[in-house]
Amino acid sequence: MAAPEPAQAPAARRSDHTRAAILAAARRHFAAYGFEGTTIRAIAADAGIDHSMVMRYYGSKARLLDAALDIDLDLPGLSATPDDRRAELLVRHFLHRWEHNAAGDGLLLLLRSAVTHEQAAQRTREIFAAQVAPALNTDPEKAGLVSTQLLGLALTRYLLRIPAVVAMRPEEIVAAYAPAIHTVLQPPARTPQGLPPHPAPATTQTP
Amino acid sequence: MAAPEPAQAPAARRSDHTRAAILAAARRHFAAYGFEGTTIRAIAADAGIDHSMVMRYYGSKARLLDAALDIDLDLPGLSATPDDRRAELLVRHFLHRWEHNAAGDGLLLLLRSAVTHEQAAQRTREIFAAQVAPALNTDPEKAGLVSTQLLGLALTRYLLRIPAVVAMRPEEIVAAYAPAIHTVLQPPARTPQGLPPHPAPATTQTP
DNA sequence: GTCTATAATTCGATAGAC
DNA sequence: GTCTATCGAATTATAGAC
Repeated sequence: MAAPEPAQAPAARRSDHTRAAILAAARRHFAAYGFEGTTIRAIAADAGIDHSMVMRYYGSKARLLDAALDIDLDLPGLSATPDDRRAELLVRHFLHRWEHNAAGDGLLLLLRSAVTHEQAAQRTREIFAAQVAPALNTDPEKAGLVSTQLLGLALTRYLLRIPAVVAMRPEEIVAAYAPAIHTVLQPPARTPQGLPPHPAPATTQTP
Repeated sequence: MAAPEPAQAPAARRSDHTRAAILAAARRHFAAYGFEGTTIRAIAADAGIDHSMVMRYYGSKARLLDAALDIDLDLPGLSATPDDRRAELLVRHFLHRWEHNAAGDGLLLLLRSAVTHEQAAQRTREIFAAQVAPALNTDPEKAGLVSTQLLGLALTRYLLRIPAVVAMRPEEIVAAYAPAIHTVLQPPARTPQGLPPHPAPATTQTP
């Protein structure tokens, strides 16, 4: 985090290729198999080096995951976007990332690891708090529900591969799904039938 | 699947307790740690028996998972529900299940395992095709997107535990999220601003 | 029916030669 | 900087005693 030595900027010459190859292979394997399902040896074989090199460069499997989870969602600025186009822009942005990256995208890697690994889940929370919520510029609850819908889409289309969702073309998803995200972003209490802003006292009836 | 011997119906006397205890412990562990993160020995210890018994009763870890994945979503009948209350009923139904079961619910177990285990993913697809799609009584695409929204909610609230989603009370989620599901269930081509039913030719511009 | 003992792998991690 | 060799622990699964 502190300022690096100035004279070291152009020094990146040796073995950075190996380091990058390890990280790229690690991202592929973590994204495909999750943390527990990935082995250091498989990553090393994929990178074309010995598995002891992975330990030498990254210290441990957990630290390698930590390096692989350095994800930038690269969200587009939405402040200049009219309210009724934000949802559409969001869905198109993520679909574009995922379709052109398949299993390699950072968010899918994050998701696959986060479901069973607490360290990755913590990173997911940090990333959404630091990137999604501010970009949406709305209250936390709406940002959370929008994230819910976007992560749900990644889940069913790329991880679970539910056939009906996989079969849809990107523009079909935008047309059918963006309005739902738009609905969450709308101000609440639109109560057409008179639903109370304060929910009914405590009628948690059992179905 | 074939009819069992008739005289065997009341015969369930011995060691069925052990068998059930193993299955219950297996569900807890698979739900909490996924397939790869769960060990036969931990399940056996939880059930208070030796790990060799698990093998004796279920043959292998994969077959034990298969038994644990026998999930009934127990969806309510929606055919008698007016269109504009279906989304609300769905969200309330699943929240009720999850809130009263925490990590023990079958759908959360299914989800946690399916993300990294292909056998569980296949079961997830089967369960949604057999239970959710028919219950919604709509076209496959809408059923798929509603499943996306419901699974997304389970994901962010119970598995990833995104703070803003965790903090919401069930009735707040119903009020804020059901309208979004209702939007997906609406007939399309409502095009208020004249969005073409056929998407623009091929303008997949890069953000 | 239940448990002990063990086989056969595989993993993450370390030490050291070149 | 890279690889060989190996350790110690943990895993699934099997065989057999009681």
